[in-house]
Amino acid sequence: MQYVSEKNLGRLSLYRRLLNRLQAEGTRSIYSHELARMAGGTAAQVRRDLMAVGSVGSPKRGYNVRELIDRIGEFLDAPEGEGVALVGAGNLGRAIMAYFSGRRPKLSIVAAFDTDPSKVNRVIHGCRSYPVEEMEEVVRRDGLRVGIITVPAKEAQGVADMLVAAGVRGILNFAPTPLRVGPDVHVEDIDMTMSLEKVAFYARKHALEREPAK
Amino acid sequence: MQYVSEKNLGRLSLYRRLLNRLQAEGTRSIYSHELARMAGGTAAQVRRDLMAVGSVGSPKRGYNVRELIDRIGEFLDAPEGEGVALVGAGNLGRAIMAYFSGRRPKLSIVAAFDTDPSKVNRVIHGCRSYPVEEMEEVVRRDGLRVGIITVPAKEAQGVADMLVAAGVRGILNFAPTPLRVGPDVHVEDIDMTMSLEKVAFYARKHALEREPAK
DNA sequence: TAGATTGTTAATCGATTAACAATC
DNA sequence: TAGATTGTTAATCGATTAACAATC
Repeated sequence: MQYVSEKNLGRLSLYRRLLNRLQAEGTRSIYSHELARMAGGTAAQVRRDLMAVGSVGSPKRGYNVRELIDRIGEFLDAPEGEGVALVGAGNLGRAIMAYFSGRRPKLSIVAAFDTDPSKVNRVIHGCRSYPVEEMEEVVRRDGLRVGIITVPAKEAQGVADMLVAAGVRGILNFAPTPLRVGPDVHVEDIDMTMSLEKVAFYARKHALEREPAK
Repeated sequence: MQYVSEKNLGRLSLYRRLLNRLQAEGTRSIYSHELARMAGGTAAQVRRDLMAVGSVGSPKRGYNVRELIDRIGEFLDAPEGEGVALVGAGNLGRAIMAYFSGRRPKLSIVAAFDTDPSKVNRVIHGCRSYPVEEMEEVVRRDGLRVGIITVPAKEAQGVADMLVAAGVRGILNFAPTPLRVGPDVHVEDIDMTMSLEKVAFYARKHALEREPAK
């Protein structure tokens, strides 16, 4: 299995989703250019990405959909499944719990934490919530290696430190602030404010180009 | 004003937020390496990014915080402000409305749309909600150029087409599917499933490296 | 002045794209 | 076979990093 970059990895995740839809529709095989068209990339890129997971296509029939799904799964998924801890059961946190609820059996949020007494010791979207004081204990007990942070920016670094101390090695960070973690922890940021500002910038640019009246 | 890449743009957005915090704390000036440390980048990169918005620093005092905030604002923001339309007032959509509510006066969600009769003609987190049938009319009337899509994957493309037809030129897409739009429309994807799968992959990798028992 | 930082150019790096022999 | 696609290498592209004269 060769080196796979972070961008490769993201695209593999996308391909799998597209392939799952195709399989549900009864499609058995697919060519690189077809998958590229669906994913919004080039055929060469798709071939290179698929090569990385050891897939085998044939010039005549392209790639077997089921086999591709299996290969990507072997590469991406933990065979035994992966439990996720979510910290911050506010509006965004609860929406994310709802979003991931039942979507992937091998990757599901199994515990939520909050400081607000009204939000803990309950079941939210099928997930048990605990006071933050119990975080280290629960994360250790359940062997959770993945965390999601949906607390305000000011609290995010402290939460990250607690998660890492409890054994978490990957964090999906929704707090609009950079996190400092060690080299053995991976952080993925989802910065909605940054994304919206970028979109607004380009929207304005496109609108101005359209009517070049000065 | 020189060329600014998409990554540059995102970092400028982050710098501004960090600078706003510094200003609130009373900091007047800052060196590139200090800002780099906060943002998680290199000093040279910060200098190059700031150069792009025409900032002027001095070897003695570094950059003036207030001036930087102004320059980045002139570059990123629409002077008259920008209204945003959100389509899909489900769990995620409402959480996003709450998230952006009052956060940026110049970039705020001013209208939400949904097909569910129980979710329309109301005020959610300070934002009026309408039935989708009124989307084109409202978007045109208010001159909205930015849209946020938080509907299920199957409906996303149709919603995108409607938004673009009504005049939207930038879309923040939370639906886990690629959108096809013309070259004069910018799409930014926030794919939470992809991000979580990437985090899980690296978390597993780090955990396995830690205990190389085979 | 001496020393640290800025603005800017050159060198490096990595990912994407193009190209093409091998294959069905 | 002829034709389209795959697997894989070489060329291109763009962003990051390093370097350094100019500046305070």
